[in-house]
Amino acid sequence: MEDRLDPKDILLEAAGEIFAEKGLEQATVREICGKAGLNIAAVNYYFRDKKALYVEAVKLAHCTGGQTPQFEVLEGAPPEQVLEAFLRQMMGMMLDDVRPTWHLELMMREMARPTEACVELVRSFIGPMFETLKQIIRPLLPAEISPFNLNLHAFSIVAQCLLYRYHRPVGRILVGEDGYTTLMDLDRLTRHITDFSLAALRGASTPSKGATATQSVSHQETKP
Amino acid sequence: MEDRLDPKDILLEAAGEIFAEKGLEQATVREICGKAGLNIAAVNYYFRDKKALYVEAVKLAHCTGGQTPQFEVLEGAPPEQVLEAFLRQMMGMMLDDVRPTWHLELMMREMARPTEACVELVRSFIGPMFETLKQIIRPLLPAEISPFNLNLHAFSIVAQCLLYRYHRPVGRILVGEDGYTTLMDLDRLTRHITDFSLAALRGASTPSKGATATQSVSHQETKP
DNA sequence: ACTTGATTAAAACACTTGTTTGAAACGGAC
DNA sequence: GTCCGTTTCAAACAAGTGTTTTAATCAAGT
Repeated sequence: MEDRLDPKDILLEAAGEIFAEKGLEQATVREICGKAGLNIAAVNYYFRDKKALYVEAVKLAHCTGGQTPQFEVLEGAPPEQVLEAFLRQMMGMMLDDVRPTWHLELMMREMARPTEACVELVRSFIGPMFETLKQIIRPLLPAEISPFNLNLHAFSIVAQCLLYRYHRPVGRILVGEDGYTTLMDLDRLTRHITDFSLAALRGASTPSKGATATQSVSHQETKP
Repeated sequence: MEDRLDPKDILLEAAGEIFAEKGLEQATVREICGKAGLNIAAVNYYFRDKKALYVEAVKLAHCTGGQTPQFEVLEGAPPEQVLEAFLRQMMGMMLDDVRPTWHLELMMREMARPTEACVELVRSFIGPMFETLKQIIRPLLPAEISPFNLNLHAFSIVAQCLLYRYHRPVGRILVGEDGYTTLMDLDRLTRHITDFSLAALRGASTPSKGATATQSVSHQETKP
């Protein structure tokens, strides 16, 4: 840990790591202060209490860097290429190649089981990222698409990225230890998700003709 | 709660609900026994300790019902239709229309942050479901596809379903309260995920020709 | 009615938690 | 040096945790 800093920052950094690893209620202020090399009373001196420290840590997690909305730069490139670049950056985050490890982990925790810190997190990090993605895929979809369906398509894309972060352990059990290490490759995953999503977006060009070939017969229950 | 039952079952049922709601370490044996109408010592009398009770609750969650591998029945139908039926059932689970609420919630918790109970859960519930999906989409993909890429495609499909369960609160903040209630509709979501996935699978028919139009230029960093 | 085994109940135990307290140590200003 | 505000520390507090213990209760079996 970096010494010679504001003890408030040291405490915040240690808190971020522990909170990301164990969550708000599972982390203890003793462990946090121990890691920070400070006394137990520090958390109450610099912040009000444990929860305030947590909220501040989440805020720090999504305020540092701020590398989200810099995609409008390559607007000249074809949208397929922009999408691939976006997905590569996103998957880089999912695979922990970008930030200090605990930043994203803490944000993921907050997204899965939100506290009061979540609204600000979505407003300043998730939201802009989502809007960027929508702008990227917008020209790849038919012009008459509704904002509603645009949201659905964007959801389908980010969902694929999130899977490899949230369900790593299940995936490991599912495909085996060896097959899983070869699976978690940035280039491979980026390419697959890009191809899969691009094909889906192209297929959506005909909203009422080709797609949904089986929509009226599907209400039957599947009981043997 | 159903009375006149083996107190072991009553305890297990109450434990399932509380564990699903709060997780293993956040739930207290006092609250569980309180809900079950039993004494605190019951958890140590019928089960060994809290963790053993938890493992048993997870086992109960994925053993009751067992409605997973009944999809081979309608093998006569076209695979597109089978996929839609599968996705409808899966989304029904995600939207809490099928089982008693806590069963799936507990499994989701176990998948997100696995304990020792996860291996058995994957082996007897997640695994078969995943294999079923792979068999369904198998005829929709080119014959020469590798098991590896088949896994990737199946992952991309289940990922879309899981999103609407895991990130409900984020989605709510993202698209607004009103837009979100209209979003969480079983038919609408099933139709979208089916269309999106079918289009993607069709697009994968040309594994080296049309797809991945932008793969060599994408290594540039996106720094302004 | 008495005994025996299984079940339930209340209390206590040992431990950890977040938070608070009050005094000690520090660092400049005068 | 003396003073004073800021920062650190060790100790204690009250509340809550899982677990154990010990006695009470119950339901047959004889």
